[in-house]
Amino acid sequence: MKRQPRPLPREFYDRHPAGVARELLGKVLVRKTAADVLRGRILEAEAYLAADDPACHASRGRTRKNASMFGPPGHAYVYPIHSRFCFNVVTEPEGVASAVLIRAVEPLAGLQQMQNRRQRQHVRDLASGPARLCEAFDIDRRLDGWDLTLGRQLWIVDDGAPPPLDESVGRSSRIGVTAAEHLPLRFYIRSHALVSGPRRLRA
DNA sequence: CTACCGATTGACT
DNA sequence: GTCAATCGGTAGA
Repeated sequence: MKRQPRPLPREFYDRHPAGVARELLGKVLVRKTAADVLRGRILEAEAYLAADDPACHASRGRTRKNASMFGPPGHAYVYPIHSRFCFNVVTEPEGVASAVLIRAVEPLAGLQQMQNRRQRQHVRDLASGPARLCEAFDIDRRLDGWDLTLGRQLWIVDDGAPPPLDESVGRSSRIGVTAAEHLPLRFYIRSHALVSGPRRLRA
């Protein structure tokens, strides 16, 4: 029986969020609950910077909501928006508040459970979009601050699949942000049907 | 306490 | 393509 890949180590996350966002493409998000194991390949991620980035939730200092972003790298930052949730991984050393938002994954395992949670049948509707992904993977505020290196409940692995080549990785401005619109901090698998966002940013 | 608003989504033209 | 629902977090009185 094949050994399960280990969670990405803390060092993976301990660097600039743009590098983490790019390197997370092709990695596999794993969610284990009492009942299910869900897996999805990361297709799209956005970096939020600790400095000179007004779109970053930490740009105006520490609050109760963004506290986990100021914590050590390799933990989750889960926040609510519009009655939904978005999932980030915390990057850079403790005290440096930066993160990477996971915007879309390709469902690999647990499709049935995702369909049930999302109340949608089509794969396109399961985990394309940050809040859809959270609903499909049963991620909410309970997992804010969760340590992603433990290999329990929620973590990320390299399953050995070849990483995407540079020419297959697209880069664009971040979706939905009203501040710092020009920064090209969104990374995604080019032409993958399950990437979220408007068509003009997908090519 | 009230007022405002968003790293969204789904329904609709 | 457009648009409104929705509510926790934050700022300000």
